Order: sequence, then C-alpha cells, then structure tokens
Amino acid sequence: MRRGATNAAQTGAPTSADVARLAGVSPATISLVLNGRASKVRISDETRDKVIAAAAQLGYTPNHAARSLRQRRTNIITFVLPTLDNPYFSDVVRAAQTAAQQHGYAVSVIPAKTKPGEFHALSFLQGAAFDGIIVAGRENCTAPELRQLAARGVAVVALQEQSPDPSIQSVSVDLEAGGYMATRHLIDLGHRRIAHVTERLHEPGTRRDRLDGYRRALEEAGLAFDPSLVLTAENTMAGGSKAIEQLLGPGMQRPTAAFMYNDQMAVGALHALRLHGLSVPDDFAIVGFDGVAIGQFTAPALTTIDHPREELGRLAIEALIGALEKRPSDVREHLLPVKLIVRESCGGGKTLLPRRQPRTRTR
Amino acid sequence: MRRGATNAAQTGAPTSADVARLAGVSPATISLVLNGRASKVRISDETRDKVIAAAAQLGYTPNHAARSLRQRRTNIITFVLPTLDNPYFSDVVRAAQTAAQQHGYAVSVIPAKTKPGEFHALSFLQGAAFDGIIVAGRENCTAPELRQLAARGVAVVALQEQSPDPSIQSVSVDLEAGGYMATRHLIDLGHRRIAHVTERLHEPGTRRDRLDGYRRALEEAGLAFDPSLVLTAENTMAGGSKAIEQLLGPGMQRPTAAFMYNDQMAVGALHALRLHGLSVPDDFAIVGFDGVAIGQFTAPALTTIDHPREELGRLAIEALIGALEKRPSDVREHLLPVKLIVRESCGGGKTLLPRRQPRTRTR
DNA sequence: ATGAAAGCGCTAACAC
DNA sequence: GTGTTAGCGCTTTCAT
Repeated sequence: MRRGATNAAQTGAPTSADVARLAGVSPATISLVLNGRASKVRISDETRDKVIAAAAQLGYTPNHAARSLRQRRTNIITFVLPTLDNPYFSDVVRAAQTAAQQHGYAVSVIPAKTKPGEFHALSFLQGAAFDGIIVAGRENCTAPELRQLAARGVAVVALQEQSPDPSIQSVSVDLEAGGYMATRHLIDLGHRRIAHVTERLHEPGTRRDRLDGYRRALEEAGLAFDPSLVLTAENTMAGGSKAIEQLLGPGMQRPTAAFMYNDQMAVGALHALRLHGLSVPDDFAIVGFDGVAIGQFTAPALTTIDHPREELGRLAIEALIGALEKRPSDVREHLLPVKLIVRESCGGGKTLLPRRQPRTRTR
Repeated sequence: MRRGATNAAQTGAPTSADVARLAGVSPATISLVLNGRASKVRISDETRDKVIAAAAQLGYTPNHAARSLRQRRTNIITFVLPTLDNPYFSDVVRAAQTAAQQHGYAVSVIPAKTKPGEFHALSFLQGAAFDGIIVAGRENCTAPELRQLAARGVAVVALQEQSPDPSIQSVSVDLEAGGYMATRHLIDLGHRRIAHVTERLHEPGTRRDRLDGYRRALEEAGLAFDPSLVLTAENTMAGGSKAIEQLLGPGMQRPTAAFMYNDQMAVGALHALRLHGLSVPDDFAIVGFDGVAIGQFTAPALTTIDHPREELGRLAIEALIGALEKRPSDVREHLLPVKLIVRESCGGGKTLLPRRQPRTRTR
C-alpha cells in the first residue's frame, strides 16, 4: 500500500512534506522560506506567511540528519577535552560557544582521554558528526586520527600543540614565557632551589613548554638545572599533593619553592605543605599556572600565571570557522601572551621589586 | 557529463560505493559486512575479507548523517549541563560515558544555561542530532522544549528534577535526606543558629530539596525556622563567599554554622570566614554538599554530604537506553542515597556521637 | 514566484 | 550468498 500519509505518525516528527501539504505549497518552498532565502524577492509575502504558520502549527523542525546529508555540513563544532575536571576548559569552552553561535554553529564537548598504548579514543569520531573539531590535551592532539579527519575535510584546530600537518592550525598560550615568568618571579624573591612539578605525559610535546621557560630563567640567573627537582605527577589535586610529598621526603635536599603545572595541582601542593606543617609562603613558595578561579579562594591565595582563556576559546573558533569557510589564512599558529598575577603564595609581591618586567599584558 | 567517478574526489571521504567498486561487490554487501551482520551465515568468508581489505585500503568510514537518516538513530546521547565549571558533573559524565559505550552509544556534552526570561537555550536542540538527552540544572529541566523533544520520540532523562510528563524519567539523589543529615550533624554538634546558603534559581523545584531536609532537622530539634538565615547566592565560589559576607555583616544576629548548597560554594564560604578572621570550625562551622575532590584539599577539609555521582551517571544512561530500546520500565524515578563525610570543617566528628545514624550507605 | 525532480550516502526488503 | 531497488528528509538546480 502506498502511503501518502504524514510521516509524523511514524516518527513523531513532522517533515517538510507535512508542512508543505498543510500550507498547500511544495516542500521546496518550505525550505526556501524557512532558510530565509525568501528574502531574495522569490517568495510572496502571502506564501511566506502561510508556510510559517503551518510550520508553527505542526511544530516543525528540520531533520538534522537529512539536512546534514544534503548540505554536507552539520553546523556543529566539537570540542575534545581530556577531562571535564579542569575548570580551565570551562572558561575556554564558554567563550568558544559564544563565538561559535555568532557564526551559526553549535558547540558540543566530548571528554576523551587518549591513553598511550590503548586504541585512541578519537577513533569513534571518524563518522564526523561535525564540521570542525578543536582538540585539547597533548595525547589527543598527537593522535593519528586527527590527520585522517583533516584529510577528510574536517577542519581541525589543536590547542597548545603544533601539528606537522599544515592543515591543522594551532592556538596556544605562550607556555614558555609563562614558565619563565613563574620561575623568574621566584628567583627575584630570593629562591635558589626551585622545583617544577609537571604533568605526566606520554607523548613528546611539539612546542616550547613551561619547562623550557623554567630552564631559561634558571640559566639567566646562573642557577644550575637540577633534574631531581623536576617531578611528574598526575594532573589532579591529588597528583600535586603527592609530588610535594615526594619533594619533602627523607633524603631530599629540599627546595624552597615550586612552580606547579597548573592551579589545580598547586591546590594539592598547598595541602601537602600544610600537612607537613610548612607555612606558605614563609617556609615554601608556590606558583600556580592557569589563573582559574580557585586560586583566589585558597589559603594562601595563589600567585599564578594567568592565561587569556576566553581569548583562547574565541580564537580557536575563529581559526576553525575560517578554515571551514575556506577563508585561507596565512597564520597557522596563534600564540597568546600570559601574565603574572601576584597574590599570596610566594609572599611579598608588593615589597620586592622584580629587576625587570617580563613581557606581559597589564590591564 | 554523468559522473561515475568516486565521490572521494568531491568530499575527501570515500563512500560505501567506492568500497563496493574496489571490492567488486555491491554497496549492500559493504553494509552487511561492516555492520557485522555477516555473521548470520549470509556472506562468504572470501567476500568478507575482500570487503574489509578494500575498506581499510580506502580508509572508509560510514557517513554519519546518511546512516542516521536511514536508521533514524544516531547512537549519540547528549548531556546538557548548566555549566562545565562544577567538577560534580565531571564525575557523573565520566561514569555515564563508560556505561553508554558499553551499549554502543557515544556521549557528548552541551553546556547550556537556560536563563529565565530569555529564550530557552535548549531550543536549538530541536534538530535532534541525538537519540536521547540527559538534562541537568533546574532551569534546563523545566524548559518546555524538553517535552517537545519527548513528544518527538527523543528519550529524555532529567537529573534531580521530576517532570510532569510521564515519558520523562528522572534520576536523582536524595537531596532532602542530604539536607537533613547536614543540618542534623550541625545540631548534634551543638549549633543552634544554622544558616543555609542555596543557589539562586528562578524556577520552582519539583522535588523535595536540601531546604526541606534543613527544615525537617530544625523542626525535629525544636529549633525555629528563621527565614533570615536562608540566603540565595550565585552557584560559584564567589557566590558562596558573598553569602557569608552577608551573614557576617553589620546588624546580623550571627549564626554559628552554615550548610552550603555545594562544595564549590563552601570553598567560597571558607574564604570569606578567613577574611573575617574567624576560625573554622572553632568560630564557625561549614558543611558542604556534593563530595567533590576539592573538599579534601581545603583548609580545613570540608565536612560534606557525599553523592554517588558515578551511580547517578550510570543510572541515567541505563534509564535512557532502556527507554530508547523500548524496554518499558515501571520505574519513572530513581532516588539515590547520600552519605555524610565528616572531615574538619565542623570539628569533632570523632568525639561527638550523633544520637542516631541517618539512613546512609557505608563503604 | 513556485513546483518537479534528482540525489546526498546509507541500509532494509526483497529478488535472484 | 549477493545484487537490486527503494527511500530516509532535505535542499537545489532547472523549468515553468
């Protein structure tokens, strides 16, 4: 039996044909009107109003899959994050979402931690239910799947990593400068044994990093680089705490300060120091990295390196949409500046004058 | 000119027809093999291998839009969160993702804060690029769009809220019990003026809440409910901080303890108390709510009400997939228990015995 | 100014 | 066992 009946009975959702029938026009007209192409003087006001009324009456919404199939685009941009734990990305994604919406794109987030050895978490993305993808996390950024996606025409932007593939853009903050500023701040405050706690990563980085800045600052001050002062730990508060435990353990020639991978790990560090009865900043100084909200609420408040997180998100979206809409850009890599925020965890920010101001933006 | 040429040239992605041509079979066979329906003795091993080889050679991946259109399903479940800020959801989503993957679904997250008055942030979801949706946040849960989605056949699960629509399931933790336990704990510790700081929400709740538990505990202890002790604030650390400021302001008959909406706001509370030179727990006690990681790292560590966040995520997915696959369930609402975790922010958890143990799970 | 028709890439029914 | 065919719901020439 041929069924001319409305599809709504089967799926619960009215189709453009349903609307067309109700309005007494063809499906093509529905499309024209609802996509605003009616403005090109093509559809009469009368028809337009009929269509809009019919669509409203039926509660019609275009089928996403059909539209994507036909147009070869989804208007969705996906953000791949290693974890939802870190409020850092919350700020980045929020700004990205705002920017994306202005261009007619929706943003969705997929938490995916690519584990070394295991199959890459990104493989399921191949279906490409999105037009573009912004990837954070070193392991995710270096996944071979990304290059495949790029080869298929999906626009790809890597956060904080540089890809050998020229079609993959990157948007980053200047981690090296941040590492330098953090370490330099501690040196200026008189510290000579300065530890650096970093994230345990299983892929080699592609860009100059916190550690490079740390080394540059030491070198500049004529301090020897001591590998035993560089620890890796899990990127969590507990990880930061453990690293400090280790630093304070027996047999260690204790540092007097630590530059932590991020504010989250710095919170853990403060905790460990407290447990050891050490006062911050009097007995031990801590510098964080990121500038996320929590740093203002710790005791003591965190001195940290602030990232322009909103700008990072906005820029990532703009780079992505540029690529998507084939506006060729000569800029393959965007590098954003960071700035030192002096709070309490290193002490006397206001009394001791730094010898010179590292490059930074000031409000 | 008719083009029989491979589509790969146009989009960068090979189609099933391309694979079929290379393997010397029909597109239907490709589908059969690649979807594992070959196991039904229908395809010869030889053909199967040819197909697999051809697909691998081309790097073929099925087009998501086409497949969704044909099958009327996407295998994607979307999580709508009011914000990515709160690590609470990080735990929930992680567990949900694990559970979903076991059933062959991918999870994506959309941060959407429905603002009262403004148009509902969920409206853009109408396209339904997903099979089911799990919604958190009161404003999101009460959005009329949800009922439309449900009517269209999208499975919907609300977190912490009950919908009048019977097709919308709910998965919640027992907030009322948590409120009771938190308040009761403070009462048992000798507090008589106990404040409650809650989130500023613009929609009426649909379920018994922290506040109800708070009132029940007061009542049971013969303490009068004092509306001036119940404050609303923004659900952030800063919001918690401000609320406490207000409580300590001039002209206030100060409480000696506060039960905070969640751990995040409790962190802000600790900060404000510190600024006022009050010692926690000696001068003022704080109970949090949630049990997120940060509570272990504050000074003092937070006494809190722990939620089974993993179970919440897992259950939400299972309820959703049950609905999706039309396994009818008589359970429309799932209620999960909470438990008190005594740390430092209320003092003497170990010395003072609660008069009776509220219902809770113990590990 | 509008309609007819083709087709995006896939899969489910039905032939053979 | 495998190929043929139809069609999911939409948009987009092209005709009228």
